[in-house]
Amino acid sequence: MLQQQPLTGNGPSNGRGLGVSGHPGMHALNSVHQPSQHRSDGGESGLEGTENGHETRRDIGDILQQIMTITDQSLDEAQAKKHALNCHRMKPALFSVLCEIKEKTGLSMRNTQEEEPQDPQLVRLDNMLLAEGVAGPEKGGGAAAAVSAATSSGGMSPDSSLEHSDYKSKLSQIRSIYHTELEKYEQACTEFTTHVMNLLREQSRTRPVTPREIERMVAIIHRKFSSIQTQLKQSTCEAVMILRSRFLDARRKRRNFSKQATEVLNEYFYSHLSNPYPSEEAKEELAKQCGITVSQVSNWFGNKRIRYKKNIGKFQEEANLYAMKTALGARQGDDSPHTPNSTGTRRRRLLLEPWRPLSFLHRKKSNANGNWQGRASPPSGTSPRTDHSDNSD
DNA sequence: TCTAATGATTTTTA
DNA sequence: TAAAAATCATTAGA
Repeated sequence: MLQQQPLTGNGPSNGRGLGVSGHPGMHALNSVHQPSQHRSDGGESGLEGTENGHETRRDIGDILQQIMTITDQSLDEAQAKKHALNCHRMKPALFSVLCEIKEKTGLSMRNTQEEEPQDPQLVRLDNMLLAEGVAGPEKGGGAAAAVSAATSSGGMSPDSSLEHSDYKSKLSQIRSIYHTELEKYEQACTEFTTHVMNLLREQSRTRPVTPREIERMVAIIHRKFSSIQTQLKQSTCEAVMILRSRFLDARRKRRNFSKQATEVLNEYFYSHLSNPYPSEEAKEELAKQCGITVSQVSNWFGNKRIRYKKNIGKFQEEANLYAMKTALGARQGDDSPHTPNSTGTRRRRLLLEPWRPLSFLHRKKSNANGNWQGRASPPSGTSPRTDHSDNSD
């Protein structure tokens, strides 16, 4: 991504030996303009004691002085001074030393903050978007998952293909928005990074900016942009969740049962009015006959019991109607005990005895208010076809 | 548009 | 834990 190119003609000093100010890097400074390190006088070591050395030291002193005072000058003056310094023969060496000093002081402290572990929340969001089919290859996995979930919970009607395609189109809408936004962020991030890099490279001409520093800056920018991306991912996840909940919320997709199914259920209910609690087997049988799920049968009976109990009078007519039907069916059943019903499956043999609307009131299981508060479950194994005990009491 | 009916869900109860 | 009870959300008919 970022190439480690030396910003100046000289690389950093090798850091060996102590020079002026005790900094190892100054050795480089000394050596640059003193190709010959012979000390013919054999007196003071290093630069001191030589004419050349004195000159160089004055040079460095001058440069440092100029740098120190550059901020006190006017812009024009500083600009001119900057140019002069840039062209100074000592500039590359001085620059590398300053870079080194900077690296070894303030910047080295930041090293510990780098290499943050991957944000677990971001990982979670990524996984979710992938599972929902928003991120990654487009294949409608999320939609399929939602559909299968709905089907397994008994909330999907067979004519759900329309809703399914609706869900898919909405999901792909979310997907396209997500990808557009993501692309925008990535582009902005790249543009901004390039801009900052260019700026720093430009600045490196006048102040000590190392390639490593630029790299760090790039990492900081990427972190900032990635937090924006996290927000985008989060809001996308929320949108998918809302879409999913709407799609899966069966209450919004409620369809009335067919007339035939309601009849089958009512027949069972009124012919078992004394104990309208179908067993699991009975529920399965009813579910099969009605083309609904077992849980829907349970719901139906739950609703029916409570609504019947709350307003017996209102259901009187309906109850009488089914009692007639039951009686009629039973009479026919005398000739042929297992006459196939209208759905083509065999109907249970119904009872001859006329229906007694409030018979359950006199049962032990029920209380005086006419409810089935005893909550006696029907004996296990009873089914619409096998339970003949009801209506006879 | 209003309202009763109805299927589903949630909370409470025994 | 299943059923009762309360509630929600939608459908269908006037």
